[in-house]
Amino acid sequence: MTGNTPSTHDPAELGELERSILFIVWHKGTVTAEQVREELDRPLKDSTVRTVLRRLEEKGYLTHSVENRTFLYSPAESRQRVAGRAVQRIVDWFCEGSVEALLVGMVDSKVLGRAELQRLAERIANAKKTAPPAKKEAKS
Amino acid sequence: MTGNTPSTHDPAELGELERSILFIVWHKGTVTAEQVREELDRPLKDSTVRTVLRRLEEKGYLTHSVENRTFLYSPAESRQRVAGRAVQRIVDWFCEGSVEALLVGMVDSKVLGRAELQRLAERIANAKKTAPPAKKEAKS
DNA sequence: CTTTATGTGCTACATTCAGTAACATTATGA
DNA sequence: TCATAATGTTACTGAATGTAGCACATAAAG
Repeated sequence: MTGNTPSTHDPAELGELERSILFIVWHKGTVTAEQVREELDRPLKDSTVRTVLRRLEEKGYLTHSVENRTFLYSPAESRQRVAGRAVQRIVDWFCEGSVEALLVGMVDSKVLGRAELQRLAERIANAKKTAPPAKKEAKS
Repeated sequence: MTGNTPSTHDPAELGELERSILFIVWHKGTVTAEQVREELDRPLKDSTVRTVLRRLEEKGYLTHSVENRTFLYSPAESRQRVAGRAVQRIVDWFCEGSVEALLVGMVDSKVLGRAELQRLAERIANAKKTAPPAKKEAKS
C-alpha cells in the first residue's frame, strides 16, 4: 500500500446492488435493513442486504444509529454532493482538471445543449443567491 | 451471454492501468505498444501493455491501424466526449436524470462556483456557435 | 533458403471486489 | 428459560484487471 486514497469516495466503484440500496436510503432518508429489503425488486436474503449496507457504511456513504436493537441507516452525504465529487473525479481524470472542458464535453456528447446549459447556469446562479451556509435538508 | 451492454462505454469501469494507458494514447494521439510501454512509469512486460491496449479497443476506447507489421493505436473518441458520457451516467444514477441537480451538486461540493459556472456556460454557448456537425478529427 | 529479430495472437493465472448467503451470537420479552 | 429478532462473522462465486508466458508469422539478414 503506497498510501490510502483518503476519503475519496468513489461512487463509480459501487456495484449495481450497492447503488440500488444507496438509492433507497437516499430516497427514504432513514431505514432499517428490513425496509430496504422490502423496497428492493429482487428477493434477497436479509443477510445480503445487511452486508451491503455495512459495506456502504464502510465506504462512507452511510451512517447508522441504533434504535434499541435495530440499526437505522441514513445517508452520510446527499446524492448531489456525491455526484459532485464523482464529477470532480471525472474532471481530474478526463479533462485535466478543467471543468470547462467537461462542460464542453457534455455539450459535445449531447448530455445537454448549449442553450440549456446557459439557462441552468443562470438559474443556479440566481436560485441560491441568498442561500445561507446552513444546509437545511427539507425532506419533501 | 445475456446480451451485451451495447456501447455503453463506461470510463469508470476502467482500472488504473487501463486509464493510465488510455491517457497516454489520448496524450500522444497515435502510438505503438512499445511507445506506451516506455511512457509508463511502471516497468511492464510488452505483452501486458498489449493486452491492455487490446482490451481498451474491445471496450471501444481505441482503434488501431496497421503500419506494416506494427499496430498503431489511436483514440476512438476524445477525452471530453468520454467524460461527457461519464457525467451522463452520473446524472442518471445520482441525480435522477437532472443535469441541473448535478450542476447544483457541483456547486454544492465546491467543484465550481456559481459565478464560474455562469461564466463558463456563457463562454461555451458562444464559443461553438458555429460548430459544424462534421466531426472531422484532424489530428496533427 | 535458413536464421534471426520483432511484432502479434492466444491463453492463463493471481487478485480484488461485488453479489449472495449461511451460521453463530446476543439481547429481550413472555 | 425459550423463542424471537437483530447483529456479527465468515465464506463462496464470478467477473474484471493486472500481469505475463509462449507459440506463430513475417520481414530482414546472411
